[in-house]
Amino acid sequence: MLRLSKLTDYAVVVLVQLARGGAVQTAPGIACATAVPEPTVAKVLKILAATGLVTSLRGARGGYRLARPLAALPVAEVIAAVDGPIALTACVDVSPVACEQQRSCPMSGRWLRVNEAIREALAGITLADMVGETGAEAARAAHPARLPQMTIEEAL
Amino acid sequence: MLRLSKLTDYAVVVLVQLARGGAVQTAPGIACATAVPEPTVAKVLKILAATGLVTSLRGARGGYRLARPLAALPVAEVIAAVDGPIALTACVDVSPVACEQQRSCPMSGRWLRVNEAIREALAGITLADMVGETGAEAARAAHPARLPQMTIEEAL
DNA sequence: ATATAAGAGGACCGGATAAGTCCTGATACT
DNA sequence: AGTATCAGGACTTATCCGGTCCTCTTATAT
Ligand code: SF4
Ligand code: SF4
Repeated sequence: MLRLSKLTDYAVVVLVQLARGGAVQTAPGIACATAVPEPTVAKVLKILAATGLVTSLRGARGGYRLARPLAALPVAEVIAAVDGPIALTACVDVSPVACEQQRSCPMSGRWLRVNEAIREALAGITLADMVGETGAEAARAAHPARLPQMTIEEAL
Repeated sequence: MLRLSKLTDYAVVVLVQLARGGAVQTAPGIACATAVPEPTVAKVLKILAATGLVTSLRGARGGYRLARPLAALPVAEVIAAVDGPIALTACVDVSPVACEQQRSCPMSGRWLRVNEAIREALAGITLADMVGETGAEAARAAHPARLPQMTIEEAL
């Protein structure tokens, strides 16, 4: 259903909790603050740390800290960090495994534009936009072309 | 990876083939024209017919025909037809199955904006935009705000 | 120095979901 | 009548994701 993975969803929740808690927080702490199972939180944090979205402090009194403020963290990056690069179809992906029909497919490469459109939409919304009301204007400012001309919203 | 299902991908391929072939075409015919396995093509066509994107003619000399020109067929509709409504997270979906953390989740409902952004991006691109060069301008016209301000394209 | 608290980095299993195949009917042309 | 074609499922298989756990390293505190 064009749904993003639960891990990604959790990643956002964790990041926001990390922001509102401030300072350094441990994985179990975040888990109990967000109602997300602790092992899963740990997993998410490790992924985020590996891609540099959060910084980790090891040892006693350790934990995690945001590497960047939420306002400088577009959703696209979180998704890319957890789920891998955004690639709607196989022929858009950079990975070696290409699509079977690559040859003799009239659509090969045609998805690029759609992919970019989504990537840009996702790059224009930061986590800060998602949490507060202040984000409403920010999102609108990033997309001034949100004119109600296309009314194909009944898309089932 | 925020990838759409293969069936959806095939659906687009089939629809385009249906357009360029013109007139009425049978499932096996489309299959051999697109290098997509025939049973799969049949399945896709049935789904598309059920949602009204193509019209079917039964009996001998029957087949499928486009219900609408490609120019009036946004990608969003194809995706919605095959994969179901676009719902990035569980709490955006209209289905009864809600997310576990719905309560006590600070993000509940916050995905709506992101979801809409994607839906609109997808609604603004028609299949006609994807196939021809003529589509390039059409897509650009639909999104005049594609200014290169956000340079977070290194999203892995 | 030792004990302890925390993350790093995998390996692992089970369940969900999608992909692909096939079968049995209904329908309309010839 | 006969045949070509779609309709609508049921079914099987493959793949991927979610979730759990184990062991090792690192750093603080006593
Ligand atoms: S080559 Fe064609 S069938 Fe393969 S992923 Fe690209 S668009 Fe889809
Ligand atoms: S944002 Fe929160 S409520 Fe919505 S699906 Fe994710 S965890 Fe569930």
